[in-house]
Amino acid sequence: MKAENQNFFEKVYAVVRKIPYGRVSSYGAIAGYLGARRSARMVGWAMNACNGREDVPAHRVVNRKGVLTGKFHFEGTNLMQQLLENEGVEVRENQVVNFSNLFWDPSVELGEKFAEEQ
DNA sequence: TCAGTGACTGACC
DNA sequence: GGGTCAGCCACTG
Repeated sequence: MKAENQNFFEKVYAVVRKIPYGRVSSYGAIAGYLGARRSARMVGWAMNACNGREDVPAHRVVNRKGVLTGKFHFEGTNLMQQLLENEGVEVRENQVVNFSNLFWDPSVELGEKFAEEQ
């Protein structure tokens, strides 16, 4: 019963899936892209719900500072970092190096047209 | 039903 | 310039 009504969650998943290889995004960016900038926590909640889904590259989603705050929620403490490094993303001290350069903004890449909200 | 928590963010002091 | 506080929504106990 908590797998269909995830309107907001599904939107989050859709955006996260669109994150290109070797790129990373932030919770706030996704939330803001969905028209819920203040609901960045919900994005993290969605990530928690999609933790078991390989279709959703949750490891590509980090906080605004580029820190892998959710790495502890992965099976292995280094799994998130391993996945990112596997994609060519350098991670140091649980933080993405060149985060500003690797940052992927959905509102810019996908365009606001995809966001039907407001 | 009510209250607390949570993978965040922005604003204020 | 750095730390602290409040807000937001959804889910669990």
